[in-house]
Amino acid sequence: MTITQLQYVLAVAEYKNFTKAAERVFVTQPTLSMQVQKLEDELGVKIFDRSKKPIELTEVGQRIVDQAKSIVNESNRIQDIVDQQKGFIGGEFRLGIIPTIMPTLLPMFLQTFVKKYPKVSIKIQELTTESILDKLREGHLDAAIAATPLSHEDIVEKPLYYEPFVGYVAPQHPLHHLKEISTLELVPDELLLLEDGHCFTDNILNICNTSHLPANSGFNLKSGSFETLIKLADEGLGMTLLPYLHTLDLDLKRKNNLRMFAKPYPSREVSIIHYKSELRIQIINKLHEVILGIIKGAIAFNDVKIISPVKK
Amino acid sequence: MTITQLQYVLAVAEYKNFTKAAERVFVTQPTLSMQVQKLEDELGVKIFDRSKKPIELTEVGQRIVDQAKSIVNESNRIQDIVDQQKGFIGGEFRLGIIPTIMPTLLPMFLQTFVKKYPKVSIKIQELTTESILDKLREGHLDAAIAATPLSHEDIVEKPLYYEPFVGYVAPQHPLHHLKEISTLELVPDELLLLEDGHCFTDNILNICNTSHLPANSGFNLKSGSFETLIKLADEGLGMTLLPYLHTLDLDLKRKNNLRMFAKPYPSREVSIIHYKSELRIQIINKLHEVILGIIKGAIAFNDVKIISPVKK
DNA sequence: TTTTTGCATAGATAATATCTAAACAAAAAC
DNA sequence: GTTTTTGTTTAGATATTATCTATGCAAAAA
Repeated sequence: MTITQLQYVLAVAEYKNFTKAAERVFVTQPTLSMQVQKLEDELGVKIFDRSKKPIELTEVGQRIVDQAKSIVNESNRIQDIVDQQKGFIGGEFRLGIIPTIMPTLLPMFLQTFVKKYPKVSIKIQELTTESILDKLREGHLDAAIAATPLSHEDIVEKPLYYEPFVGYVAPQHPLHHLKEISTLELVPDELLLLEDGHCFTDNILNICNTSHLPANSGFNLKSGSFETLIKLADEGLGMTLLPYLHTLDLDLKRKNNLRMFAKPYPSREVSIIHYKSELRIQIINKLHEVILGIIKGAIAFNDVKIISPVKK
Repeated sequence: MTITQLQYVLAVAEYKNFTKAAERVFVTQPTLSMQVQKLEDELGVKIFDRSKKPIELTEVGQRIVDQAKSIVNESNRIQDIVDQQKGFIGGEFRLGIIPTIMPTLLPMFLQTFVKKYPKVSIKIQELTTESILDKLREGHLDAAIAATPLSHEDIVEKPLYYEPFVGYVAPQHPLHHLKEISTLELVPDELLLLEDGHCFTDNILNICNTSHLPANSGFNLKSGSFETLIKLADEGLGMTLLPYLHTLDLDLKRKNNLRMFAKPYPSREVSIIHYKSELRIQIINKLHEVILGIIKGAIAFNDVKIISPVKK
């Protein structure tokens, strides 16, 4: 049994297709086929049920794949150990960011980071929280930035900052005349929220002290971008909530529709998260450091009271 | 990087000697030498400092070895998974037992076990608790039977039974006239105990409510066998404590020197223990089952009140 | 010094991972 | 109901590499 064979098995398990898996691991399909067979022969069990289309894992196959993931993961950490010893911070680093954080946070730290660690080739993907979790577990991402807490026991969360929500209330809305809104005044069913999977939704719902999902009333809409939400609010379809950083580039007219919340400000926790295996942990830590530093700067520049960086 | 290379590294790390390590892994010394070098080249670091005699691990080397242990361990579990699937209970199984449990417990279950699982080739070693822990961690033992609790976080303990202690008090001893002894009457410094590493010692000391080791008074002796302790007690050098099962084969004259303790009986917990990785867990569970069954039988045969089997 | 111990190197050999080409099986398309 | 397509296995050739024996070499022990 070799680590290579296990990697081949993982590739097939993932793509459910020998040909595609072979491409992924940069060998020809017969090579991959033979190595998988060899491992199956050695163990004396079939890992894949090739009679099904697409290929399925057998019962043992699934357990072997789970174990193989662990082995391959642990193997990769050897290189990490060496890199750490050498003080080498480099290589490809895959970072996921949820859409509602991407446009505001990324421009703040990206340049600083690539300048400071030029050997790191950072690949950024905009992904929903759900697919971020999948990809972290599958090893397709090294880390991600998302709204937390997610409370997944295999995912480690390292908070970066707390970003308050600001209410966006169009003139025709009953709450428009208020100077400050209390969280208690919010009616979940009448809020315009982002679509599922952006995690922002769950976060708002927590604020409203509802553990249930909002009922499917005519007013409850879910959109993919804040721009849409704002326009819907302008049309009088309800109020919405915006993360503070997003309110900075609104035009003057719309800024008049913003309403702060009464203390304590409802806010979302934004964290850098990674799989518990701590693969590439040096780079993750450096990224954490850089972002924390940037956030501290951003506060001084904007409004000290709004974004609270995490104390170290 | 291959699993084989990691195994070679582990062998060298253990023996601190390429030649001996080569024997252990059944290859010639040059083969092992080259593979270790190859891995070092691939990683770009030296794992071993060959200038020292005997060879030493470098700083990274130590970390790599730790990681390699984890990888090799996880790799071995693949075969376990397959065996479990096939319902195959077999192969070499290495069990350690501490000296004070060996002579009484082993004859009770060994025959039943080998009869029930003929494909398991069980290799039993009498070892001190300390070396059992080392060997479980090093992977040189699959499981062991010892007095617990040991409270090592990487070792899992599965209790088998509770065996009470009986006092052995020679006629010239002040406590000889008592019918029952209270634990409070014991003076740790005047007890005759087994030598260190048999774990029995720690167990008795716990009973006496002393967390400190006994002072080195003239009376404090430590022996390796109960036979010696009994003879020393006969000579009037103090009293000793015997596990219940050991008192069964004493001659009549000596049985008169036995004194039960007042309730609650001081007792030792005897457990089957294994490394947290759960390697060969099927066989461990079967062994656990067999011993539990035997113990239940033994109670009926002897004295129901004395040995309490663990409730399932 | 001489001997011993112990790892590294060199060249030969056996094992094996990978490749290309072809066969084969089962869906999908016509 | 063929034909085409898709996708896997098998076969034979080739390149890689793990291992072996024999030897060299350095440091410690005698």
